[in-house]
Amino acid sequence: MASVWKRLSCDGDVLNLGITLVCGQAFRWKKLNNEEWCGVLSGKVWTFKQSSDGIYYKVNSRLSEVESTTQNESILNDYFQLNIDLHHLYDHWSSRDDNFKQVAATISGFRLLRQDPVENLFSFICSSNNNIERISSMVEALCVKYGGIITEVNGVVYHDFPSIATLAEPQVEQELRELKFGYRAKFIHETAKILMKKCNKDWLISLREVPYEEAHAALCELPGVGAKVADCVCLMSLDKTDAIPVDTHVWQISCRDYNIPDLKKSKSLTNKAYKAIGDHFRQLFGKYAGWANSVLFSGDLKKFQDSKVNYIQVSLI
DNA sequence: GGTTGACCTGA
DNA sequence: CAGGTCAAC
Repeated sequence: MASVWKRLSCDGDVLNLGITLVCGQAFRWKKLNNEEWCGVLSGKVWTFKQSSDGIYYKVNSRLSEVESTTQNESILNDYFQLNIDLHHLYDHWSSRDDNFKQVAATISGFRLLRQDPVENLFSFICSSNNNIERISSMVEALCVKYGGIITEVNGVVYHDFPSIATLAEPQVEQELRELKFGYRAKFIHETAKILMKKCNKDWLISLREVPYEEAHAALCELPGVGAKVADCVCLMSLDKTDAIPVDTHVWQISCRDYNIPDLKKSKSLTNKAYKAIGDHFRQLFGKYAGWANSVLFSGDLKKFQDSKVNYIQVSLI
């Protein structure tokens, strides 16, 4: 479909695309140039551009599909969770924590995306003991191998994320081994098979309606899903805004910068330490603690160091 | 219960 | 080692 730029009015400090799309919560957004990002959402190909007067977007869909601006804006409002008042939350978190206040000054407009639980879950099964660059290429490989074609934009073919049913097919584990997924090949295949038994993706979606602890425990039953991955899924696609994923990085910074009882005693990230960190930040930041924590730690992500340096350099000139 | 090492791969 | 998970002490 031919597409034109449409404007979604919101300021940069309400939604900062550069930080939000590239911080490691979702792995399929590609930066086209300094201002534009492109990727797949809700079965369509979207191109975004950040401007001083809002976000501009273009949509490319399957040939048969008819575009509705109302519907597209609804998709974006849901995905970017624009109904959530970020200013109010930043103010609240800043009032609770001086360290947050400092970090927040360099990271405005960061939002959690409301992702599709299927893509979110399988992407983070890939994340264990892995780096963001390879996670991204593995997710891309899953889509190209098993996802349906959406359309072609500027010579690039875009695919949907594969269905659970496709990932549950018998040959998948071996094929993923051949695609260099390593031990994650088995986790993906086994988890897909279990989800098929649990009424496909409806079971995952239904976890949006249950309390955090229950959703977290249910996810941890899946192969390849431990406390950290389960918290990522809870936070990023199941509406658990106070879920705190604790990776090695969060653990180290927590030990260094925050005085959390019992934490300094353990030499490694034990279950006890894991829970102590989550509980500490939940008590500190409240209902949206998962969001606050993401702001706090995405700023230190290696991927961001470059853009931060650039920012400083630009301001010096 | 907490600790330890293996597990795939690639930079 | 990299944004972990699992199983065996």
